[in-house]
Amino acid sequence: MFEIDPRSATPIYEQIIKKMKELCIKGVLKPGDKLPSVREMSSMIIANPNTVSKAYKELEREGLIETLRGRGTFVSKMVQKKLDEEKIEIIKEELRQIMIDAFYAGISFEQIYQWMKDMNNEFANAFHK
Amino acid sequence: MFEIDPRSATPIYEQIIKKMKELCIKGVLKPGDKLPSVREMSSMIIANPNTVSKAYKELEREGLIETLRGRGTFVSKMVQKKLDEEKIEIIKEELRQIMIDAFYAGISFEQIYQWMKDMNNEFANAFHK
Amino acid sequence: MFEIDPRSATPIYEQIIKKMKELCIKGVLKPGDKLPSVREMSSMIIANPNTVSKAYKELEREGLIETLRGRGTFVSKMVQKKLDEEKIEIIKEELRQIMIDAFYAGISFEQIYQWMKDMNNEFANAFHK
Amino acid sequence: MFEIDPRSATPIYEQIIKKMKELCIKGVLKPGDKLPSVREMSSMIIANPNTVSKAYKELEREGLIETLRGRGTFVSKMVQKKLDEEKIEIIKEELRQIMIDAFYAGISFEQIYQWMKDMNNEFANAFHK
DNA sequence: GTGGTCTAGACCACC
DNA sequence: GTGGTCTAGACCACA
Repeated sequence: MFEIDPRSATPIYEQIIKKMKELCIKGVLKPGDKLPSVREMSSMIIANPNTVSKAYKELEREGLIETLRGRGTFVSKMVQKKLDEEKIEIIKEELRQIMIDAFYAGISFEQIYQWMKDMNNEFANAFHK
Repeated sequence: MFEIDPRSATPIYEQIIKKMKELCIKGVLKPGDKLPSVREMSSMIIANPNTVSKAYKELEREGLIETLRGRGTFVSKMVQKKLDEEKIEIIKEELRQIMIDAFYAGISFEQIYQWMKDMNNEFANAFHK
Repeated sequence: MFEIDPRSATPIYEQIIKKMKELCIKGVLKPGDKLPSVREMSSMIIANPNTVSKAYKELEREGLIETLRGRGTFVSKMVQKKLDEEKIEIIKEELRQIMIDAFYAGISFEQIYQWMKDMNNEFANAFHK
Repeated sequence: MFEIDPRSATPIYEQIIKKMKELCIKGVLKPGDKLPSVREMSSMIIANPNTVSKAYKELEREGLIETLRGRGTFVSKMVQKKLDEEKIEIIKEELRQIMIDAFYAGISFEQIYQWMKDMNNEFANAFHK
């Protein structure tokens, strides 16, 4: 399904969240699709079940997935996209840091813009609606 | 000089690093400028000298500043800017995450691009050279 | 595991780094081996956990070890061994100083060469490959 | 005469000592030669007179130079070369560290040996007597 | 005055 | 359990 890097500085549960979001945005995972159970997932990516559970709980809290008692976990149909001012400020601040890091890494403005366009394509042009 | 948020999830020493980079890229701090001493800075931002020291050490490792024994710490000339493939991949991956988060926060592609242009201006058009 | 001299002029954290490198090069520590935890090591060598942590961090930065979140620290596979020009110059300069000091200490050229060969044997002929 | 690097991790006074020893061993400075005064030297290499003084004192303690009251400082005629067991052990230990660092930097055994021979030539074959 | 090292002890996130 | 961060306070070498 995807791979996680236990050596990475970002926590494993966060890596799972990110990967799941990516799969959803790319359309690999569609609304209504059933996710692997916590146990299945934990053996697939070689992680502690508690860690997977934590990721699923957070994804559920964010509304991306839903748990149906006894049936399993599914990709949620409702894509909320609430405009949370606080969240937007955080993202803007993160973007600022990326720009600064990119400058020090010698990356050009155009390169970043190109990457963004590529990613938008990759995401099936999820933006622009 | 700048402010630190001790409640933030990002460690104080990282906040210092980010702020310093920003001051440098904006031209507020110029090559050769003397930084506040570890003790001065620690009292300015109300943090432990060790925490400031950790930030300074990391900035030195990255080549942004240099310390002259017994004299203090100074903004370096930054001759490097070597293209580190690994670093570039990390930045690209971070950008990807930003894009994903932005999508879920309901931010438009154009909005992100506008922010990028604004930041480039703010950074005295450090890019493009 | 090894001993540290708290009276030595070389910092404890550097002594740890050196000893660990030596254990690795001698084959006592093999890739994948788990290192003592920071707390274990600190009680073993009677030093502060922070000091051990500093040594581990530096070893990780150099790529000799890697930490798996919440699981511990392990000897890494060491795929790198990239030829860093700057690093090589530093080593050459250090060698020059050794030669000068050896001359003033009355040590012969042959003696140094013999020591080098002995060490190479001790290191399981790590060189020459 | 020579240059010192205020950014280096090795103290300035030690850098001076090393450079002086190197000049002596290379034959640039010969027994009886007059050294620049502390003030001259400090302005030449842009360092604090106290720092130069500290270096001169240490060199005098080691017997490499001599101060004649009111006349100045001169390269000493007596090259002692006392076989100090403790000093020899220290040098051997330093050599061991160099070998370890060289291994991790990917430098070959032959390369080190070649450097040693080159340096010996540079030192006017000071060794081999 | 400067930064570098170390200790003791605390709290936290992650697994 | 693991390592990561932070504080308070100490001592030292260097310039």
